[in-house]
Amino acid sequence: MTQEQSRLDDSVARWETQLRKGVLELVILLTLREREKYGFELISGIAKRSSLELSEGTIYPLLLRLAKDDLIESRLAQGDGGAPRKYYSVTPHGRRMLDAMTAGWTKLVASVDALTAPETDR
Amino acid sequence: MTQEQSRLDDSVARWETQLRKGVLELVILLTLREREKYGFELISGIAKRSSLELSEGTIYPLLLRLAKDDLIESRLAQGDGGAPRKYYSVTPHGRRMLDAMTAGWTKLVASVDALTAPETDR
DNA sequence: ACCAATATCCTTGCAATGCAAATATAATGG
DNA sequence: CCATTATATTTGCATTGCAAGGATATTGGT
Repeated sequence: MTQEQSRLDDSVARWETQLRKGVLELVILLTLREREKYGFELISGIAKRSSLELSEGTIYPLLLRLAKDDLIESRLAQGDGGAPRKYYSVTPHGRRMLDAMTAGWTKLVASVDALTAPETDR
Repeated sequence: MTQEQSRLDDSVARWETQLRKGVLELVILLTLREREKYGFELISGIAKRSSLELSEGTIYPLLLRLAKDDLIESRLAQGDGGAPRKYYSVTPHGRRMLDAMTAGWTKLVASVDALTAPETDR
């Protein structure tokens, strides 16, 4: 039983990894929307405000990609102890993208909701 | 402007493709939950009940994978004209997985909701 | 008998993402 | 000077969605 259970847990974990694809970009833009933040601040802030746990290996490639696509931009600044921080903020283009992504997300949530409800007769 | 707009649209389309990853497995299991259905019926039924448009190239590999993982099973039956239909239904293991996936989905939606709300002071 | 149309299903290959693991850089304190 | 802490980067793999093309079975027209 324990083994079956752990196999199920592994499957769910793999699936949840897939489920996050795309969502994380939206999450980053949402989180940067109000004010600039640096990488570690993003990780801890998102963990505190939601049940999402991002790791560095996840967030830094993501931030680089968002910057390359001109959705966010960065500036370097000294922190207190440790390597200099890189503060990221949303560009105007990023805000337009954020609006489109929010719409797409809302539509997807509505679709799953509709399919969760009992099927109507035919 | 038109060119900028179409570039944005392309980006959004690519992103929405990523956003669907994982969700489609949940959608299939949800749709098969009440009664067995065959591939084409799934595509048209999902399109009718939601705003999701799946294509054959999307759904068949997915169905094969779900069957290989023992989340669904299939039986062959004749339809009226055309190739024989393959009816898919959810296995007991698939129902357990569906429960876990529904929980994971709900948690994700709640997380995005929480990050959409204005940031509270610190 | 043949061919076209229709309904259904399958396969291959590519582009994109999340993430573990390892590495790099800078400041501080002992 | 070394260890620790805080922060950022890179590499490579597993997995997915999907376009494109093809395969299979039945029916109807000629």
